[in-house]
Amino acid sequence: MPFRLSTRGHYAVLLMYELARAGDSFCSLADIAGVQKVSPGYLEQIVRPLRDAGLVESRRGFGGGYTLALPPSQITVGNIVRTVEGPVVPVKCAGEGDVPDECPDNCQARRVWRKVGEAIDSVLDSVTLEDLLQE
Amino acid sequence: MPFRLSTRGHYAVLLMYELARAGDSFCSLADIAGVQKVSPGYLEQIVRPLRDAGLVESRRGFGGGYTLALPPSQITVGNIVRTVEGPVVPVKCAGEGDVPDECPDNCQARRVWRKVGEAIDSVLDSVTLEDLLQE
DNA sequence: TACTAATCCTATTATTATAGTAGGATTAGT
DNA sequence: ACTAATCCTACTATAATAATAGGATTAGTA
Repeated sequence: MPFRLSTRGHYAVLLMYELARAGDSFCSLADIAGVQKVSPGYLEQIVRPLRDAGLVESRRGFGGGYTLALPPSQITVGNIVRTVEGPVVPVKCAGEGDVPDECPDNCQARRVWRKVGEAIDSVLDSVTLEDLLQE
Repeated sequence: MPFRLSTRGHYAVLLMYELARAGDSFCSLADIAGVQKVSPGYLEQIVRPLRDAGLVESRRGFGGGYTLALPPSQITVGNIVRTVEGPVVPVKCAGEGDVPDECPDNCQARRVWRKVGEAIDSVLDSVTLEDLLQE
């Protein structure tokens, strides 16, 4: 199936949604894993880039966990997905910089792939965590 | 990298573009593989669903090959991609029918994934082979 | 001070999907 | 007969995905 989002991006959004629900209080990955039925160890790998990007803050030790570093209205689904998965580029030759060798020279569809990427980003960036909370 | 199109869909569009360029004459996979530097054996697997779906016609034997079964203006990139790769469904729980077990229950983002799928289809369906020829 | 609950960090592994390859059977022009 | 093509099935190598395992560090609490 084309244009699939892996579980990494999927779970990252679930995780951030739970943090948004928790508000200012710190929330442990074990809690989130319990609610969403996902492996805590896997969530650890997913939350790291979000922390490094400054989207969440962490607190170690007893009573620790994670909380949003910004208000839910200032974090979009696009921010989350791109942070854990990288930029949305449907095919390599549609990305920035030189066209890789694997991509045939006369790829007339390159403009189409670029438009697809932009359309995806546009949808992802139009939805904030606050929007998700209000549903 | 999220929302990637595999080479199958990518090559299918290249292949159909070459058939469109060839017009009414039959074109062999070896020819196309030569132009696009892709394995002919792999193209065979890709062209089969296109033939089964009635998008191309084949002729066997000496001088045989493939040709478009419809005018280029009536074949969109979306037709091609969905035929070889299946429907555009970014995450499983955003598809038709019941939500699979793997998808957590409170996946508030499901509507977002659906909108992403629709946006992708919209772009893909807005471009025909004739559009590609005219670039 | 011990205990516990949490983040941190690295490495390993099982499963699946992708991207082919290989080999032969059939068909049809020359 | 020869050749060039589609047809068809099966196999395989590689890479990405989706985790798991095991321990080190940190910070509250009894």
